[in-house]
Amino acid sequence: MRVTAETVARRAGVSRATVSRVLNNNPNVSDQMKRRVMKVIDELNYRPSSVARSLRLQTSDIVGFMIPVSLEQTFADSFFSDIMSGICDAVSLFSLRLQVFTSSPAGSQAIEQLIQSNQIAGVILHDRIEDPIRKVVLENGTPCVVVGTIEDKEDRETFGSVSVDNFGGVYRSVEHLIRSGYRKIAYIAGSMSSLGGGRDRLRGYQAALQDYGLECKSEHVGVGEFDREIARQIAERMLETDDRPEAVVCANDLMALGVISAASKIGLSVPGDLGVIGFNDSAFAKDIDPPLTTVRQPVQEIGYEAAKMLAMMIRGNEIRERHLVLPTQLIVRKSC
Amino acid sequence: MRVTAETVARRAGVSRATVSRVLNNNPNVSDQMKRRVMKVIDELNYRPSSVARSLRLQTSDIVGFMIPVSLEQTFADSFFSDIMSGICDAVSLFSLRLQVFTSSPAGSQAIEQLIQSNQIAGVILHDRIEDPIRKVVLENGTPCVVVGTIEDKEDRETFGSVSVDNFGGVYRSVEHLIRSGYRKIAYIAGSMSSLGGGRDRLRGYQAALQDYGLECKSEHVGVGEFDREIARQIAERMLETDDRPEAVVCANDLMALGVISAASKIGLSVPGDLGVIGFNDSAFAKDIDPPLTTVRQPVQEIGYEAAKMLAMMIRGNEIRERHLVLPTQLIVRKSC
DNA sequence: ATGAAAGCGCTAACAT
DNA sequence: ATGTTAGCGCTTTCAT
Repeated sequence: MRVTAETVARRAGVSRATVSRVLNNNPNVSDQMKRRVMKVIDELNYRPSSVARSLRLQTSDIVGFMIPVSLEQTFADSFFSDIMSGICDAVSLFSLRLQVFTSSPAGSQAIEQLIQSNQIAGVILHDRIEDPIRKVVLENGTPCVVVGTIEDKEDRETFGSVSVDNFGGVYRSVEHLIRSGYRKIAYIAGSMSSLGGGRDRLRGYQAALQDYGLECKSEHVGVGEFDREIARQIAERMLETDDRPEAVVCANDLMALGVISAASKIGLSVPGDLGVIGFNDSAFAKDIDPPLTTVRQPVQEIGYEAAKMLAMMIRGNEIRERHLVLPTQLIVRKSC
Repeated sequence: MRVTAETVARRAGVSRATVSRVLNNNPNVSDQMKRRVMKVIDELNYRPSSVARSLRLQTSDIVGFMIPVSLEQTFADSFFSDIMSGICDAVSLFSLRLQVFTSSPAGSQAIEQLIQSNQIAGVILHDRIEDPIRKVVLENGTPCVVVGTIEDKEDRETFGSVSVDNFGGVYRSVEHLIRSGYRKIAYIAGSMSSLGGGRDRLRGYQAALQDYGLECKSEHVGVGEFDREIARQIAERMLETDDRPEAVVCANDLMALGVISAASKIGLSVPGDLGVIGFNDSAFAKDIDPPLTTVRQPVQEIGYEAAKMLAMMIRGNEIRERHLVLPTQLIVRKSC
């Protein structure tokens, strides 16, 4: 038989109400009583049913998180695992629970229903999660924080967000290159959809060149995908021109891989003839030859902060800063 | 105000019981009535509360999944994201919900309590998850399937498992090398803890050599960690001996990276002077130079099958095969 | 075929 | 300070 508050109450010779009060630290209960009840709770190893609690209180302690179905190139590495373990940590700290859904039709429908019936306390979305869910979340007034940047004005008002300093990351990459003596610096961007920080990274590049009085030539800016092969082709073309760059900054480590490959094909050595910098500090970055200089984002922390902010929103606490931008860090290795 | 069965009932001019019957496809309800109630349900966009349902039925539709806190080297790539998206898919197919916990103290404690109060319908564990939880799961009789291999006899009786054909993967790697003309083939193993398939992979190597009448020299077997640097050192030592191997098979792609690096340092070209094969088909495998021949495991499918099996167990269905071994596939690229 | 009513485990208003 | 009681939304006997 299941141990309920009733079981505890009877054994302790008190009423269920008292057990409940002890559990919820209600001040109106004598120390003596508290001890007595606690003792029985321990003996019976009683754990209150969060289901009953949810039903009674008409609340939920469940945080929903959606992972994109197509874990594309950009997320190829441990990105989502890391985000999630950050979320998990924060979530258990605040006595919430994490429930995961995919953005597949089945997954979206599931979370949609749960939101509509108020069985989700709050949600964490990735900035690429498509509209339908955002709309449901908005309509329902469900607390929500998005991981990444929010473009939409209205969304920014209601949602929280946790992103990283994409601009600064690339800015410091370029700065590092300049200080190391490189002058002709190219940039290969990923998708130009503003999401995933693509736009900000490009702006970081442009700003750094400008601040250091360097010209920003359009031939030295390539726009592709967050993909190695495409980056390789772009790099190959750039490196074969008369005015070839001395260094190239990539929006992504995979793309840096492509650039290195292009360089070696043409017979250029890295970092000797060409400096290369990536972005993400993917797992393999330190293990390739040459070890890749890149920008690290605090992925776990993103998840942690997002969940923490969400917990605050759920509890109705004041949020000091609802759009967090976490610092990125340049990891200098051997590729430039 | 929340729409409940009561709301629907009143609007349709029937009792709550009837609404419930319609929802649960109870045969004792006239078609006419069914239509009438369904219409109202649609109009009101009514969704039954799974909380109330759980309380009444004393069941749960929640599947728990634990991710290791220390996402070690082995899991560096998208392993857990992929497993999880597989689980998610299956889980929503069976109208279950996925809840994620970390193996941190906070996380374990949380899931432990939920299991003990029967609020978890079943759990999916990784084969490295430490004892405490397994014990709780066992004691509580909670359906459980583990991702990976189960060593413990008793555990094998009660738990289900989904693993991959580690043995065959390495066997076919070695076979492929032999057929390509390589004779002196070395193997660098990861951790020898049987978990994570380490042991089976090594045995696949040994069996292949034996089956093709090749000698298995102990100098050609290295045991390290699932780590690039250690593999590099081992490879360097092997390659500097008189009797240096013509090819080396690694327990892991990262380790293959280390071997390639060792080779290039010594001036050996891959695949010219040395063939290299990895394991996992990590995201970067196809993008390095040379593109790595490796063994792919169907990671998403592992998650999918695990969740499917668990769903069967939860529903009390007969399980045909409670220890699934999914096939691995040799992906031939340019490194041998 | 449908309705009335009890009860899952919990909390909070009300009573003492 | 403690007990009594109603009720959260649902399903399921038991009547009819």
